[in-house]
Amino acid sequence: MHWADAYFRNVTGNQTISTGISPSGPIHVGNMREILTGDMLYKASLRSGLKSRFIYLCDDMDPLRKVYPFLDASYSSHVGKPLYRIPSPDGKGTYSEYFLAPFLDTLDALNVSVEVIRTSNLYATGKFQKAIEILFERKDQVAEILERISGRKIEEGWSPYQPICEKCGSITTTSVKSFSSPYVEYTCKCGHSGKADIRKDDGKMPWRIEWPAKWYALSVTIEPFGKDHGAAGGSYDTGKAIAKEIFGIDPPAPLLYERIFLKGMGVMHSSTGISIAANEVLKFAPPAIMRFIIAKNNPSRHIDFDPGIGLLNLVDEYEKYLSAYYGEDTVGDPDFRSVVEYSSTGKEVRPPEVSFRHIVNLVQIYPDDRNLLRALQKGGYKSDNLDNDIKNEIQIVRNWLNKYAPESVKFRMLGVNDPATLTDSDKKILQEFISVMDIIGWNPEDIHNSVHEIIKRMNIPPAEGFAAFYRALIGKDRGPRLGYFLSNLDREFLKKRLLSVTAKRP
RNA sequence: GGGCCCGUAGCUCAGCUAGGUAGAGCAUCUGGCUUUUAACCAGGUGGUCGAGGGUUCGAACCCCUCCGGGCCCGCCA
Repeated sequence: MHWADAYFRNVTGNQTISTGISPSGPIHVGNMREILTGDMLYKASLRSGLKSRFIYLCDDMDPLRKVYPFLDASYSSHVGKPLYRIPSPDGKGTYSEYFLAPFLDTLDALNVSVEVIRTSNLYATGKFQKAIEILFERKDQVAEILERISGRKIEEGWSPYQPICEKCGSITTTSVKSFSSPYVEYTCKCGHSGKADIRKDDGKMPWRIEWPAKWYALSVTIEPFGKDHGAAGGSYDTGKAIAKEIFGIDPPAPLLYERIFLKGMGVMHSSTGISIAANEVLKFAPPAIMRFIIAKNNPSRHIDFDPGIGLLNLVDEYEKYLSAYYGEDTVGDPDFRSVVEYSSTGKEVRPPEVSFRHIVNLVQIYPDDRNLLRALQKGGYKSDNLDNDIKNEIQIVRNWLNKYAPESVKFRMLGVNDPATLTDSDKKILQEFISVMDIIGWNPEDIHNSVHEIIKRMNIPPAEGFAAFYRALIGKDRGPRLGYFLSNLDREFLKKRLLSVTAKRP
């Protein structure tokens, strides 16, 4: 049984599945595990007949912690301010919306239907009023829980609510003097003292308290989160106790997931620069792949994301799953049907007409659309023009080749009169081929057979014989499977090219 | 100091959430296809399920202890 379905085996009643990501920087592939795990739980809950709600809380009230490597030095003046009150790096709008927007586009492309809730909005509309009142009332008990479970010491003057200084805008430099609902009186290190209204976005709760407050205010029943929150004494532990002992509610059922690594680099973090933005992936991989990698792997497994040759293999594997779904192939994974369904980006799932790997080769042979279309049609593409889907996929392939593909899969077709470095026996093989190329069938098999025959007749090791063609056509010793490769070339072009490289030069 | 995850074939992993004859892919070997950017088809080899103990008629699976690897928490989020 697929992990998402297994989660609901013994679950009854209506569910609210909550996720949260802070827009403190580019939202990356690692963050996608949070939202896609939530999405798959949501869809699994619907599948098992439950009425569910799926929400994403955008933590735009979080303070900027430091000047991240991707920010310029001027941001030092904004450290400590809530993200939704800091200017965007591009000068238009706010910091949080700047990083949120591409993420929302990504969710759209990935068929994630989630209610997006900005935490700032929960504060601004008074949704936390009750929770904050309770926390102030039972402040000492909350502090005791934090000390007992996290082992940390709570200092004198600690408050379950942190006002934003109305003068300097910082949320990390204020200290609370008194509370009389709905007003919090505070002083700030900048010298200002003022009054915050807990019915407005005048301040926020610290993370460890805000989390259970969200559960309370929104009746959250299920929440996936990274295992960094799950350690003993960690934020889920303290949140759980606050939920029970302070708010008198059951904490949400957890689902701990492992992190996503960038292959060979370690855990993805936007702050360390080890990351690939979520919307970036959509530029060089078919959209379903992002879902596939999450759906296929159990949450308890860490994922190595390899945008290089690994991506090509991953897409191959996905296409194999798709074919299996239609009974045209088999895969070992007993849950392959569910994996395909959870990987769906909303469009009708159908077996691929042309494989990603094939397109990778074709776009390198044909830079122009007209010939590319013809080659695609030979390869199984049905439409008589390049529709948007295939155009999009072609662009994705090109982007992948430009930025992430390893040299071993890249090549560039040489022009008719470009120089080539060939041995005498190379030339001989090519000349032999020229003499038969008009009479053989122009298909991978016949081409391959005739080349093989020539090489055998000349008593040359196969690999060396095949290399003659690659040296002549792409200037490398290896290339795409030859019969297939040549069959996709224009026969007249090929003949001219081979004549050119085999001609005796004066 | 504490927690979580992982440990199953040479490699990557499924199977553990309902205990019931150990699985897949890759690699390897054999045969076929006259070797191609990690090609295809058919078949074979290959495992004290990290170790030990317990529960059970029966344990990869449940419980306990230990070992190895990874990640995390004890700042902030």
